[in-house]
Amino acid sequence: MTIRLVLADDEDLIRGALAALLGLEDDLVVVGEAASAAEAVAVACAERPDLAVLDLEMPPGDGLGAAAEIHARLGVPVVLVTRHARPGVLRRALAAGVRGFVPKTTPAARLAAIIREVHGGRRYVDPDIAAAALTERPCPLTPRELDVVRAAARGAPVAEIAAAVHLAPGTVRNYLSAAMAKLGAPNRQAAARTAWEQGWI
Amino acid sequence: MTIRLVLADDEDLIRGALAALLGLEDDLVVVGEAASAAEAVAVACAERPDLAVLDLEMPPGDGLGAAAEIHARLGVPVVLVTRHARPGVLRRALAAGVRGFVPKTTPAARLAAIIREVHGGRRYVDPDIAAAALTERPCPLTPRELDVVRAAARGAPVAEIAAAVHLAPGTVRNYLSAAMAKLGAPNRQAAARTAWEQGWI
DNA sequence: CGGAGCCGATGACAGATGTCATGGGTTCGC
DNA sequence: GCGAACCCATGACATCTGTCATCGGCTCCG
Repeated sequence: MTIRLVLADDEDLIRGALAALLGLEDDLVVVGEAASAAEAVAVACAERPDLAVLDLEMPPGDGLGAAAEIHARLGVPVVLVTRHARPGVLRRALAAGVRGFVPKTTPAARLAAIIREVHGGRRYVDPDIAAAALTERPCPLTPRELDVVRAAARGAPVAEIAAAVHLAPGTVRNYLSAAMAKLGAPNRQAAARTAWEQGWI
Repeated sequence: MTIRLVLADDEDLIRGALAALLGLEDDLVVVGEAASAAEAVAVACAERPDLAVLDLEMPPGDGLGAAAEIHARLGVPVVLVTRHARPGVLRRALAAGVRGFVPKTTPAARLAAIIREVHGGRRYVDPDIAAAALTERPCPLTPRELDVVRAAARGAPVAEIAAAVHLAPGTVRNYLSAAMAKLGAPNRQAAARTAWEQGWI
């Protein structure tokens, strides 16, 4: 009884290495590979695997949408692999139906076991991130504040942010000010950094 | 005739996957693994491998120092693997004696061949990065300007930067202004981003 | 209904930031 | 010796940013 896998990661070297790692297991076989979120969905539809292993960071866009789509349309369980394991992202991943959440700090030897567990109907979530997600304060920012902070993340001036979010410059500064106060950040860069680290943006 | 390798990457999953990938080759054997730059040097000294494969991004510090040390002290050729292949970093890597420079966008199947080439005394440099490095403008920033831009990269206020670099606040602003003018950046965040993307900081 | 919270905006103000001119110090190469 | 380039600093100025008070409109809940 082999488990048929689809594997997606935008970095060829990593994807190939993971394929080699999983190929060492007698009961795992990689039947399809993809280098982007869109391609991952297409390959999954074509191959109808028993399980999909997706990297979360696959520009453009993230693997979360692909994970949700693969789970919703095909009923295929998804294991997400991520470099930056942020609490908020775990929350959204679980909401999207993801069955496994594995940071890249996980020992390589455990990945196959995790895949078997998820294939067997169980879930796997990295204990550290789970703890962080359970103890975290919920995001204190309003949707609009999140928009503005997101737009401010690249260090753009207020006028640019205002244009991007279709708001008056003064309103943007108000939202930024509110977000900085809520996050205890001295400036918008720090606020954006904090929000990102928590997985809120 | 097998090639004995030491492999270093801070992410366990990636390191293990790369080990699996390389282990598929009959003539390659991974004799030591490390999860940090310092550990990489120690393991290399203990194992005296034929070649070392190091990830460039290994906080704290980067793999460049470890690569230079392994090359200088042991005469072991080093292949650097990196996620963000920036022209300036390639320049510094070659100056440090690195023999192979491989971005993670390289197809996995080629890594073994690259290792054999480097072990055979040749060099390997990713063609795209090499082209970028050859056509790039040289860094226009003075050493002091680089210091200040580096300190400004995290979005710290001027006073903090001044304290970190032991300069008067006004001087910091002058350096930042000069750097922004040279890089064509509208503010210091953009300047820091540009400098980073070019591999100058 | 009334309050609370979010949304969008304005105006005023202090402080931070970016620009410019200018100065004196050093080192280096011609 | 002289100019060029870098280093460090100051002062003045315009702009940007962050804070605060205040406004009206909206929705949702008790």
